[in-house]
Amino acid sequence: MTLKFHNTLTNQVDEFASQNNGKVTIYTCGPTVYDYPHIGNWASYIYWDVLIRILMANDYEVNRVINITDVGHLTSDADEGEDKLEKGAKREGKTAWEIAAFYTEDFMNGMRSLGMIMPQHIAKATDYIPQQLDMIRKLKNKGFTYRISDGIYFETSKFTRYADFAHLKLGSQMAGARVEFNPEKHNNSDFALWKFTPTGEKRDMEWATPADLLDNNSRSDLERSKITEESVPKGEQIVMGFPGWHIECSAIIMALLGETIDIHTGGIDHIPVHHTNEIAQSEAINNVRLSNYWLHSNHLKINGSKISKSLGNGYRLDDLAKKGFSPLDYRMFILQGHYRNEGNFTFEGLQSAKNRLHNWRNIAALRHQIHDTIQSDNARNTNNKTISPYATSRAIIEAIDDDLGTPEALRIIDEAFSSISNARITNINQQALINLLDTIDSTLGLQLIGSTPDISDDLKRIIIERNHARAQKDWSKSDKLRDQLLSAGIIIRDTNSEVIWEYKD
RNA sequence: GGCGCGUUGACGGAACGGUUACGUGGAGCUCUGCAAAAGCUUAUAAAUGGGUUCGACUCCCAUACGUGCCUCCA
Repeated sequence: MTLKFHNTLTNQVDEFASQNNGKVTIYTCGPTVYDYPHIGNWASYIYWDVLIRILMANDYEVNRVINITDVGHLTSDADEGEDKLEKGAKREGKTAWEIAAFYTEDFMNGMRSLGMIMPQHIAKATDYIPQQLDMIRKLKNKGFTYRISDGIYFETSKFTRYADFAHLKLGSQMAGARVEFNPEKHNNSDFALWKFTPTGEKRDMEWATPADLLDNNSRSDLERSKITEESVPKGEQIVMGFPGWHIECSAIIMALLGETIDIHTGGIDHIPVHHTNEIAQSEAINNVRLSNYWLHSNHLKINGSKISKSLGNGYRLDDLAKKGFSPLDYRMFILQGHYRNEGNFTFEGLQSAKNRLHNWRNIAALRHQIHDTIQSDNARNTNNKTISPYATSRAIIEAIDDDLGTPEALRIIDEAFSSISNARITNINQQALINLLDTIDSTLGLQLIGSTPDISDDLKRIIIERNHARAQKDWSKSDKLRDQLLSAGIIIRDTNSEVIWEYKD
């Protein structure tokens, strides 16, 4: 059983090996908290949640960071335009801090509703301003930065591997002329590490720029300045500013996980700009690889066209809820596809996933209807051909081990469930079923056990009464009791030998 | 202009050079007190045209259509 992931670094499926035996450090680029996430955003977090779960299933101790971008993400990655947070604040008549707090909370609620495992660290960019400034200082001292009128920039031409990660062709790339050219930048691919607040403006989020970062000469004396306003020499104007988008990830990784991490995840759109820049910043300073494995999820389309916040066509979890679909229905929908394939969202597809999940829940509910004793379980184990829980659990984990093969895992589960549902209930080993459900829940996070409570004693009594009525061929009483159960949300199936209840919804 | 991806049955969606994916939905049959469920059966599946091969949905080339990145966006 080996874990394998497609690694953007090598462009192939690599066997996974962590730096420290049994431990994994992992960083996921998190949301920019200026608006509600759409379902495409959630798709990738669902896949990364499965990644965490399969690492845990392989007995790794996971140390994971998700960052919250609450400052500095401009409306354009080319370092033009407005800060998204400040823009959101204007839109809603709040401060940028209020906007960040509100949407951060919303994000966390979404994580919970989708059944995600919470990361060990949720790191807000604004909590790591000193660390970001410190990185900029290090870059400056190594000669990777320059200052122009609106900020401090990273000089990409000095990082010779810059184009390698994304296989960029920097020369021909800009031929489309869609990009605004900042004439002060040395290279088009150069990006802002620190932006200055424009003169006369007051931002909700801004910090004093340390004086030593402002001069154009590199200083080797790191101790010379502290990140306080006092560091600005008397008589000089304090220049306020804020971090560029990319530096936060490098700084947070360094602060919480170290110079080299095991796995870095994000969407494919991050490859050419954000992750390329992260690598440049971090590796320019540390001279070691930033991450050994880079996993990127493909995008989800909606009805065949791309989702874009700027186009405003993205459904949110709320929109699905209004049409009667739960977050876990959506989770099932996403797990049906592979994270590296482009998905296409339709409500038909979501309905199909919802039905599948519902059927799975009714299999899970069978565990309440089996009354095994330990002895009888042991007796059954010897000739129980209906379910081999150990083999099935193993097969599920192996499927996911292989580059997060969730569609294959679902197929295996369907096979196992279909043999369970074909079996007579007395032939199902209760503990085996529970173990299997547990494997499914722990690897796929579908909460089969949590979402399938036993029915009440009252309902059980009605079922028994109905069984008596049927035995006496009192069909009218039997049917009446069946209707009663139905109105309580319970469907009754009479098989040849037994009576099984299922959830209606 | 540069770089890339996709095209599988009603819908979603996998694997694999030679075997029924699987799920959801439709139709028919069996079973059944009725129903439900289940089982079985079923619908011209691989965009098109070439090539490689004993054999291709699976590899190669071309064409068509769609789509992504090179602004924002997972």
